[in-house]
Amino acid sequence: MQAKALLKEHVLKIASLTDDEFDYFFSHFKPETFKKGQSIISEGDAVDKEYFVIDGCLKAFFVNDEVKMYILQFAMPTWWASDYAALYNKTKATINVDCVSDAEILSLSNSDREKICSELHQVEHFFRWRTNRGYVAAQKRLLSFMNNDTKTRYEELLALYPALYNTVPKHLIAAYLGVSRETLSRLYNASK
Amino acid sequence: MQAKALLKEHVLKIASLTDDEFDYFFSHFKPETFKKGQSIISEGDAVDKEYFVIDGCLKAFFVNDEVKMYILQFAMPTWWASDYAALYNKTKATINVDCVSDAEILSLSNSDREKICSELHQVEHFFRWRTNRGYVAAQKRLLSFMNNDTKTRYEELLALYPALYNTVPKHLIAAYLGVSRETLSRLYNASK
DNA sequence: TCACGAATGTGATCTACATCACGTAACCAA
DNA sequence: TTGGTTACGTGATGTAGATCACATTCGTGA
Repeated sequence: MQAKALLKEHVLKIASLTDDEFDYFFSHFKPETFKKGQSIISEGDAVDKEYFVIDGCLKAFFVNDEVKMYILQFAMPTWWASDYAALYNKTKATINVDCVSDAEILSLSNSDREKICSELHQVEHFFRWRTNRGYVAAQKRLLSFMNNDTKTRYEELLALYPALYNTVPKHLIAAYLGVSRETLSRLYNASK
Repeated sequence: MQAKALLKEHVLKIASLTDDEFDYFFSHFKPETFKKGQSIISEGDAVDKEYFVIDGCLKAFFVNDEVKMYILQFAMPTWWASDYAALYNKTKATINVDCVSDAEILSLSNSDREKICSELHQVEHFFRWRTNRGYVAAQKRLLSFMNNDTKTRYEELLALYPALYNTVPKHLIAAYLGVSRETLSRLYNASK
């Protein structure tokens, strides 16, 4: 699907915008393409954009001690990604974003988002809704972390992102679940 | 401080509202008081309000198997609490909210929030900002869960809620950290 | 098409934390 | 005051998952 059509469908589910208003909204987005493995945000960068995924898959992750990687979120088409802590607080990135596969995305700068949010009430409404969903999802994941064992979380992940199962390397799935790749391997080989 | 003044100070940091607009905004809130231990939202309830804490302390928590309790959030003055998943999706509560201490709060119904958000752009702006903060905090906590050991998370908690240290029972702190009360006890007795 | 690094599987240990069990101290309510 | 519930401390033991070590397979670029 065309980038514009995909974003339009996504936004109009929540916000009532005329065609002209949507066109104006859309004019602030910039299409970008990235290759598999390419980095979009690196730790230490100044962050001034967020990204809407049209095609492909991104991952937002944190790296500890230059060694262990923890994936906060996979971003599939119609999902948004950035280092929001850095974006909103205007601090340097502590989170990395890069491409699990070749990706086609739309970028939106922080200042443009704030501008169109203040210009169009419905756009602000849309972004409130979007962040709400993220908040609820993050809380749910937090609970799952505290409450469920790794196997259950593995099954939840496959339910949430069925497309991931055969698309992304297992060690990334382990990094999302917060377990070692060895444990993950034993887990799904044992459960057969 | 008066409830109205506290809310006003909190909101005006983000939103530009005239006195009349704030008065109108405030007219949708309803003051309520609760006793220590009293329940505000119970699992299975229909949820139609969120709560702004004026005084005291609430906890939002999940109970598994009628046995283990996990605390999602403590809510101190100027913090908000509810079961947001239930509130936004209009489903039954899966999360409980109750009072760690006697509490004075302001309640706001879901429909009133949506109404004033659509009536006053600045109010919508405020709630977008508020949820953003919650989202970023939830992500940060998620990362801390994956990355840090219990001792580090214990120290983070004390930094985040210094007032909690001597106010709330240790087993609630354990429930926030996601460890058993025994482990927590050994932990801070060992580190002396 | 070959080769080399990345991804994956699997065994052997090690460890943080859960769980069970029990004792003591603090806090209300009659 | 007293009796009972709730909070807290601490030992003994069990276990999920980390870590280390190495073998195997896969994928991608020259």
